[in-house]
Amino acid sequence: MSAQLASNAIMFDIRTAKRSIGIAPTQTTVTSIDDGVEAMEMMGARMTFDRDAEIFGESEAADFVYRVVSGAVRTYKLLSDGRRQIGDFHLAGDLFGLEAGAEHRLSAEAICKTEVMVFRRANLFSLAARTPAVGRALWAETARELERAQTHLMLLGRKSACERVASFLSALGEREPKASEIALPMSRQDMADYLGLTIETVSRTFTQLQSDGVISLSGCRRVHVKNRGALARLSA
Amino acid sequence: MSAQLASNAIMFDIRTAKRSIGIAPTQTTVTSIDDGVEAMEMMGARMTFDRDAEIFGESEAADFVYRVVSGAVRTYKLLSDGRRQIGDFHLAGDLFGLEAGAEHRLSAEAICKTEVMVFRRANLFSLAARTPAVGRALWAETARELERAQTHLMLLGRKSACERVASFLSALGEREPKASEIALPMSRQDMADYLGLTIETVSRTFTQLQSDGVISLSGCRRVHVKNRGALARLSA
DNA sequence: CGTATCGTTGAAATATATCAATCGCAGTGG
DNA sequence: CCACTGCGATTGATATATTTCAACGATACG
Repeated sequence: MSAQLASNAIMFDIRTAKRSIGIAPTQTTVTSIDDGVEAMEMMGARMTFDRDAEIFGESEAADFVYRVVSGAVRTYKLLSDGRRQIGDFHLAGDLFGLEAGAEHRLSAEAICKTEVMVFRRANLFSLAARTPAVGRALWAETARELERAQTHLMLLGRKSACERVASFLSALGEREPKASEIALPMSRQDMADYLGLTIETVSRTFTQLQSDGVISLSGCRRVHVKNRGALARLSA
Repeated sequence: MSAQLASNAIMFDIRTAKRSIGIAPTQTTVTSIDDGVEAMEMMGARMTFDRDAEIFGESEAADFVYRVVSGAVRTYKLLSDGRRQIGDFHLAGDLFGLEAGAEHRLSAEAICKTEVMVFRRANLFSLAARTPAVGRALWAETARELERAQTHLMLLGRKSACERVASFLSALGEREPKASEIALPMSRQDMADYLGLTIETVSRTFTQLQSDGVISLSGCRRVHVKNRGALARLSA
């Protein structure tokens, strides 16, 4: 694994630790020394992965849960002949690799140099067993993933190439509602494998959206959304 | 809602009630009178829905969880112009309509005359708050749904029409590993909207699989799998 | 037994894929 | 600093899988 284990995190406040795995800190309070110990165990180690480095593989033991600190991650499945379907992209702040079962059901790779925090699943589980709020937060996270997958199903099953690209850009744009400039950490191939298209079709669609005045490209990894409304309408 | 509320269930054993919502009965035991009361509340009312009757709609309050007793259910999303993507089919024994959040994110309809058991979500939640095993079972159920969705994404994004139909039949066939006869409760349109195809393509693929000797059709709702291996191979 | 709905088949249209060539930028070494 | 190199992106021409449009057939239902 082409990753380097960085120094352990230095935070000590349990609320910070819990926020760092996506659990609202107001929902739990420090009530005992055990919780303090738990907090230390919960705090993730930081790791960095190079571009295209594997973070975990499909059907590997899911002993860790990850949170993107910086960079971007793709999760995907492969068919035996190499066809790839990307399930989701995970950007800064996103959790990934959380499984209810013992094994990962998708593989995960860093899209670019990526820093993540790593949490022991066993610690989350034991914490959840004692703190109902934590258990519910884990469930809610899986439910969020499911919701995204269901939206993705609609995109793949029933939308045209143009609608897929527009939906994708719209969704990315909504992560920064103020900014109209979208940075694309992923390649055209990654987008194609996420959208169920080929690179050529993705590329052609970008240039068409550009000539229609909906977006403008400044280098292939930087999109300026000139007409957010049009993009939303094209998303169907 | 074209459904009739049947007489309340008559079971009283809490283990039966818990098994009926998909929680391994061995993991919990009756320890108090409260549990007994809980069991009564848990036990679902039986309801029947006519063909094409709506069970719940997208973004409706998710106050109930359902289990198919007999018949079949489709869950789906619609685009504003009427395009439909079916998320999943639920057959006898399957749970559906379970949400971590307050609202349903898909609509559900009976495919044929269908009997379901209905459970109050609030009861499940309060039980889960006290019984970690129940909470984990709910999470596991959502995780199962997510896993199915991820497989479905692969199908829609990267498989050919023939591979989609073969995958679909294979998966249905695996529900009855012994029997080689598959009953299709759903129409060609339902299959098309599940597989991201048109009815014509589904129909043509069926006839092609038949002329290739992989399946044989006895009436359009009954498929005899003549060559399970070939079907699996065609599923990619 | 008639009628409506669903499924099948055919022919033509089209969106997207495939194959192939060129472009352009980022990194590298002279 | 500039040319060289290589990979990713774009563009073009062509192929093709699937859709669309249309007619016909079968099946279930009243």
